[in-house]
Amino acid sequence: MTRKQLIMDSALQLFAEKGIEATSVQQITDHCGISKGAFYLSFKSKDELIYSIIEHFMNNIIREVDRAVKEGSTPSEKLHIYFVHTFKVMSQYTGFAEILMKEKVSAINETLIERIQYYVDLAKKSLEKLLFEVFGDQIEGKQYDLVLVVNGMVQAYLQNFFESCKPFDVIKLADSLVEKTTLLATKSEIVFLQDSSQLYSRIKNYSIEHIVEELDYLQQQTNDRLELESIQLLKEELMMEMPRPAIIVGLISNLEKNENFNWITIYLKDRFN
Amino acid sequence: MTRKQLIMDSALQLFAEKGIEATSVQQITDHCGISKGAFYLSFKSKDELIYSIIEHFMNNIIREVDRAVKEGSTPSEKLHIYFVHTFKVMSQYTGFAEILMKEKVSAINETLIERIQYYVDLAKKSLEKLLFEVFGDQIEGKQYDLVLVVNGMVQAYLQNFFESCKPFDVIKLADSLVEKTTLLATKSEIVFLQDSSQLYSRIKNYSIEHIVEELDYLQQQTNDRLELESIQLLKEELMMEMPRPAIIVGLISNLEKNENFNWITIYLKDRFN
DNA sequence: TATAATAATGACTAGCCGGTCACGTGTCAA
DNA sequence: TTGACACGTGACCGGCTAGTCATTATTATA
Repeated sequence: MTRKQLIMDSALQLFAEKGIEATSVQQITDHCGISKGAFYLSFKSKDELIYSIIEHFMNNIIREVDRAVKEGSTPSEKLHIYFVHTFKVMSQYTGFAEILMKEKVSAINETLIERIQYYVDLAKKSLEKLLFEVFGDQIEGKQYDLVLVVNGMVQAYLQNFFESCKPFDVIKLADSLVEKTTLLATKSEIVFLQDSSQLYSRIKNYSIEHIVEELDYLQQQTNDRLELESIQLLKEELMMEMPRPAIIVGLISNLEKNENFNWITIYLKDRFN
Repeated sequence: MTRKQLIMDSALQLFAEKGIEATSVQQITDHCGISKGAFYLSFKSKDELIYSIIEHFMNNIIREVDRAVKEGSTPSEKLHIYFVHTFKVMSQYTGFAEILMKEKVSAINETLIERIQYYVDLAKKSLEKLLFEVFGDQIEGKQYDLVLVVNGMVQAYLQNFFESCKPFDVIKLADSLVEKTTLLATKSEIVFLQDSSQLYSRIKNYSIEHIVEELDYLQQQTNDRLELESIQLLKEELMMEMPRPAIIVGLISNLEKNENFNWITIYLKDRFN
């Protein structure tokens, strides 16, 4: 295990126990038996550590649920898998999930919150797509309401899970959620959220300039030649008047192996696909 | 306005903006133009301030929704009122609601979290009672699931509200939630939460000794003769082998005017009624 | 083995925090 | 006018923090 991973592991554990703000860098370094100086050889600041943890786990969570869902053969099986794996992944990453539940927004740095929010929005997007696969056009117009409500139910059960700390019959919970979702999708008629902008607060706000800036930053994080070239070409393509989706999506696939790039690959894929 | 209220007002504002942990006592006193010393004439510590804010608003929120619901004539009207007033009260106490949403659990003192959790459980109890009024015995067995899910939906809409910061058509939202709740209450069959202890994490844990201790503490907070006597008698009654509910409920009504006593009056009323 | 290069250390800085307390300041009754 | 008293102040304390950097330890190279 690299020192970076070691630190992230220890930090995650302590953050989950006592909260991010309340855990000092000294405590983290004591916990993994290195010096304070060594910490700052791996991370520029405490914020960068938090940022890395968020990136790492958010990426994995979304990825793993997505991958599992893809393996379902029928749409309704996919919905079931979605619920099962959401809970499985969350209980696999207990430490991080606890931070997400407990810490929520608040104290921590504003840009970190934005990043979390952004991932939450991405997850909602995935759910929206899935719900259309399962229920088709009958949910047209009420999809935003549905996403919000289903997400809310999942959140509620997750919170309950982390408070009770007891083993969970995930299959039964998924059965129950599939039934509830189906009821709401097929029988409800009064819609509250009409507009996608009401549901997705952050996802649309990234300008091309912002993305290019982000790519500039990411370019400094890698030494891989293929990746460096891909980022360069991606920037050039994005700044053209009519970026060609095929090229963008193609270049993105060159970056998917490196998890540092994940959020931006997910974002660009969604935007140009 | 008393100095105490002045401080609580300023603090609430700053807490909502920047988070509880991130707001220093100095900033609070600067904001309301008093000295740091004066702060500690009103509150023993920063924690006591936070505690007071939680007590004050939690009490008011539960009370106001309860009062509004009682004025509904039919059960289904009551459900509608419940949703409407939950959102109205929350947007009336924007500052506090934001703290509740953002801060959630974490960083702050453990006993404060417990107290919030406790109020949340009380609110769930109220909702459970209401759902039985509306849907009768057909929800027997699935009431815990229902409470969790309905609560989750409300939470989700609240969060959405505080993120978007746009005006809300509360009536329409309530219509939508009544429909959704009705669907789930009447049509769902697969139940996940079977047991009340799975839903209410904290509410059952208060021993008589704990309550008597709390009353001892509260006794020092008042000078009113009726209140002092009532607390004394309440303590004696509670320590008897078979406390008589009628006497307890009667004594409680003597304490309801003073908001300091609220959480314990709500608790005892629920327990002995 | 000697030297250069790299990795790791922990004492240290500057700054913020909650909380205290000796010291004004203003207001009464004597 | 004097003294007693309560109210209010802000400099100060001890303790904590994130982050730095001169020093030391370790490894690689010649």
